[in-house]
Amino acid sequence: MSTLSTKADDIARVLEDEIVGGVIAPGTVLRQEQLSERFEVSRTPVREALRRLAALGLVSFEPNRGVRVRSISPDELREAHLVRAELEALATEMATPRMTATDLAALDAAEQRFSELTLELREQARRGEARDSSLFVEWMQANYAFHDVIYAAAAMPLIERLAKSARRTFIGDRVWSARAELDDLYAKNDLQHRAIREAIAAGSAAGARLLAREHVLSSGRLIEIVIESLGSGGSRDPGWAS
Amino acid sequence: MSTLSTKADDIARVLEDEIVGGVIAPGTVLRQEQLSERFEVSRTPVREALRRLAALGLVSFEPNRGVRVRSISPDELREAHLVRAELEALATEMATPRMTATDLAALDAAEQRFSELTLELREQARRGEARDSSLFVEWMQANYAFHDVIYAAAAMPLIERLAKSARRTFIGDRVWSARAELDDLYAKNDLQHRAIREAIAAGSAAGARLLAREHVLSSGRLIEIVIESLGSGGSRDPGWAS
DNA sequence: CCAACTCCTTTGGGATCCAAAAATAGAGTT
DNA sequence: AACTCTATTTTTGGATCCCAAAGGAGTTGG
Repeated sequence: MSTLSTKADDIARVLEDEIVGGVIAPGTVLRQEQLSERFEVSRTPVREALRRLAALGLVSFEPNRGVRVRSISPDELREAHLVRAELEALATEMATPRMTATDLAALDAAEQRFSELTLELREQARRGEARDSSLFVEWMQANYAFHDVIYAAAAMPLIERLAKSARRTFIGDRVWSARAELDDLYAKNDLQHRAIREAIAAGSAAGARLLAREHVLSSGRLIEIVIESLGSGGSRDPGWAS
Repeated sequence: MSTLSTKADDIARVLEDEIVGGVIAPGTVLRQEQLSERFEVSRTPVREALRRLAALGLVSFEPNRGVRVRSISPDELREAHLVRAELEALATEMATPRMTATDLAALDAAEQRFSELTLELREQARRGEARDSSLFVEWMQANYAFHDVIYAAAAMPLIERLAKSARRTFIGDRVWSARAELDDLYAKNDLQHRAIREAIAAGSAAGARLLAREHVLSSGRLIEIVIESLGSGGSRDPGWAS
């Protein structure tokens, strides 16, 4: 076959994306036969892929009962943000003295795009429109893109791996209400990105570090609030079992 | 079979321990058939176990060529310590206000044991004896035990998982020279534990945090020096490939 | 309403088998 | 002897078939 990857790896990557991206909702049970049918392979590589996902913590194995997509409890979410705040702070600190002009330009572009999307999102919220989750996803990805530039410059693969694995969309098929009350939070997020960018440009590693930390923490609070306001909106899924 | 675990999981755990503990040297190629023979199972669960190890980063899959135990490059080692320093700092900060009297007693006991082993180690170095790697392993484990108390009190499972997965012994079958030049570094390590313990007892979260950070960083430097002095001592293994 | 006893689905795992890719050995050539 | 090119052996990735046992779900009897 292809010498670059095994089927198990391919399948794992696809499923990983789908889980992280919220295409597969938390709580879903993944049937081996079903997956092997979908990917047109036998159960063998499917199970290997599932093992991988389990090791990454995306899915939980319940012996003799199957695997189910893990959902994140509020506590886990909070902890994940605390961790990411520290890691991001470190990465940003290390990245600052290493940023080339090209890196800075890339950071700028990412910031620009994020800014635009933020504006759009706020606009939408102001108009009272809800449930355009695709815009939110785009916004989220633009956010990731900004941080990815920093990770790349930091040249710390371990941090990059950890931070990226912490990215979960928590969306599923839920409604992403672009509520007006969150307006200033969205705005704040954008401003923080700008501040980080400027601190990096100014060569202040310590400043960038602090800003990055605060940014992740406050964006964590934003997510928490959104989730919370979502929870009261009612969802028929079992919540965060296991 | 047992409803609590699958064979793949059992195998993965055993191998994980052996790799982390240095029983299986970095660079070793793991043959599927050989493993299935050893664990008296077929190749199927073995491969699932290997997938898990790969996802944990302990082993690298090279398609059609097999899996080999990853070895850590100096860069990776450095990064791992930087990361662990931040995580440990956070965990210690969070743990401080949550420490019960029981926790503190446990911390004390662990510190005590660590202190004794440190003394022994220094004694041995002073007498010029080398190559007692088992003592070093014990010392290392006592060190882990100390930190484990803190993790437990912090109640942050994610951090605990990450930090524990960063524990690699780098020993293999190499000689752990208890060199006299390292004497003050060993001593420093012990003193730092004591300082952390006291900061926690005093309820100073910020102080404990700083101390924990410094401790991990300086112990990282210790490891680096040991590794370095080991490298010049000559080792016939391929080094840190991949 | 609850317990026991079916039946069905799905999983964990073994056994065989095969194609393809690596590694290895063996030429044969210069 | 050094170098290529081919043939043979390992070993992996994967398919297929198989089976025991665990968990449910439904059914019946109390």
